[in-house]
Amino acid sequence: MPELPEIETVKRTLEPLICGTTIIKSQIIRPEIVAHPGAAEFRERICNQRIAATGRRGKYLLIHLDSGDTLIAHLRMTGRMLCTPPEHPLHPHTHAIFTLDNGRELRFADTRRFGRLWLLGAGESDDFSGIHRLGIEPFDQAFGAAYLKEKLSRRHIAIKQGILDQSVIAGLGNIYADEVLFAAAVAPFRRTDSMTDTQWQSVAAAICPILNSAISRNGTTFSDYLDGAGREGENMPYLQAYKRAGRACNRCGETMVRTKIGGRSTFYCPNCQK
DNA sequence: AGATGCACCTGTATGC
DNA sequence: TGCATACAGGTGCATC
Repeated sequence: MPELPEIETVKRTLEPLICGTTIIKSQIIRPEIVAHPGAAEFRERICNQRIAATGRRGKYLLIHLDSGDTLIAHLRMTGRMLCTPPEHPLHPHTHAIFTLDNGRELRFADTRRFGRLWLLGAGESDDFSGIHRLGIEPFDQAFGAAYLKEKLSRRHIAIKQGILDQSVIAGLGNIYADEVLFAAAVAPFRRTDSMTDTQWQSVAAAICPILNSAISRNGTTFSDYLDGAGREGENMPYLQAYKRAGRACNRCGETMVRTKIGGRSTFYCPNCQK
């Protein structure tokens, strides 16, 4: 599922449902989805903690607790974190349930079981979740064409792989990488060491508008993704590149093409993306 | 060091 | 119908 716009939507939709509540019971149904600390310690330590705020870093969802502990979640491909009334039917791959003192449940479900949870203590250094390796947030003021060029222009990789590299820029995934390169009119296989300054400008300038318009539509759902309240995203019909192979390019009319870059399905216009 | 490919899982779609 | 294969929003690790 979830790239930056989807996690941001989960963060925003969970916020009013869980902030200020206390976790009065926690069940870990599948211990292996807890990456740190051990599942038993995780379950015990999170109990009786009050939820202070929700946050996001790259594609990581953060739930800050009053004690200074942070519940970190990564939903990977098919994960969901949602707050529901307890009578709501259980997703068949529900791996953790946190009962809140407002009568609702915060549930983590993930069909493919790639998703992970971490509980980080106040002041504990995080060398394991992957957050420490993340690059800049796209909405950071320091992000721009100069940053991207500096980080990528000496590497010999396709630009699509460059903007998918979470240690360069945090939050883009397979859908929005294709959308960004379509908007920038840059071919996804263009090598980062052959990009012009104009192309660096176009790519950098496309990123925030693409992410913001997806956020404004609550993200993109094509199969599994739901927000924190269990609603689908509405951005799918607005995609210009992803999944559009065989259809006319919305800019020039040429037939859109699908290929593979770095093992990932990639959609682009062979005429107007250079 | 940097680039590439595969492993981790389950579910769905497609073709024979 | 049954079976084999390919593919899916992500990341980490082994290997060259």
